[in-house]
Amino acid sequence: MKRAKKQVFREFITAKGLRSTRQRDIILDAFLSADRHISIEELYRKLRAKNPGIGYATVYRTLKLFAESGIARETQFGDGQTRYEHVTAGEHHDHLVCTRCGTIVEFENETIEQLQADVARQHGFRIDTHKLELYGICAKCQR
Amino acid sequence: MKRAKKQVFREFITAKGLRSTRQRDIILDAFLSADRHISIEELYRKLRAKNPGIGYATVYRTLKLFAESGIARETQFGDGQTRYEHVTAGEHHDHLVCTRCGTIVEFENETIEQLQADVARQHGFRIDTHKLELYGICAKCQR
DNA sequence: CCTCTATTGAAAGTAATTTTCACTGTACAG
DNA sequence: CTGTACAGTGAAAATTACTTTCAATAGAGG
Ligand SMILES: [Mn+2]
Ligand SMILES: [Mn+2]
Ligand SMILES: [Zn+2]
Ligand SMILES: [Zn+2]
Repeated sequence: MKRAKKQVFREFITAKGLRSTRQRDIILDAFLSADRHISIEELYRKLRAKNPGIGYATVYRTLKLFAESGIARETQFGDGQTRYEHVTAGEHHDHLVCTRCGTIVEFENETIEQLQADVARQHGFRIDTHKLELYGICAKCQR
Repeated sequence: MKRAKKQVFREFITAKGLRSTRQRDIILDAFLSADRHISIEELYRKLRAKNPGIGYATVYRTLKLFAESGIARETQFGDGQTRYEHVTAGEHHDHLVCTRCGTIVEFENETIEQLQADVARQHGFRIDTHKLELYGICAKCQR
């Protein structure tokens, strides 16, 4: 899975005429072994522990590349920071977000997806993406 | 409807021990007669035409109060600017957003709402709010 | 090796929003 | 009606998250 994503990114790099660099390898490793919804700040701190030399701007730039290559997706959960999550080709999911502890749970619901498509059709829209997030308090925080 | 919202805001102001000011009245009038999904920048420009004295910070502060009082809702449609939309008590809707021309269409779908509640229940979440936005190209822009 | 450029880190720049602060104005007590 | 306390205001500075600039560096192919 990690291997597959590394492969996808490598091919993306090549196809685009970009270069494989030490920094990109390090950031990719850190990203793939990090939480599924990580902020740049968090990833940066994680990286710096082992690799002091790496610049903030490089992390920003590299995560954009991950998104472009299809191995990551940018998300905004309303806390002011962009998060990047792991994406596996052909998969899609939405999110439950705990506004107390920040826990993010992923879910898939084909019926909802279908109804969204219906709504779009009724209004003549051609949908490219959508965002469905349910915000509340998770089971643990309710206790 | 406008009258009702003005009343709601007036009561909110009183209940909170805040003060009714010329600026708040002007901003409220402008907001209520503006587009249903207006950015602060847009509202500010609209205001300034008739009321030069009003400060940027006051518009920001006042719109937050509108949201707190329940007559407005903050929304983020991914264009980098916060928009405030009119809210009528007891009503809820979601959005279709045209990524080409910026058109925003509102819709309600009780079945989707129900399924969302089911998903939350399955995961033990107590949901406070949710966000469902469908992004794509509107009928007009497709032509 | 060499050369052509893509890439990098640090610092400066942006854009949206928030905070600070000295002054002003509202509302209620007297 | 005042007088006052303190909420509210505008302008400017600050903050935050992110992006761009730029001089130096380093992949990749020849
Ligand atoms: Mn996810
Ligand atoms: Mn709306
Ligand atoms: Zn929680
Ligand atoms: Zn359109």
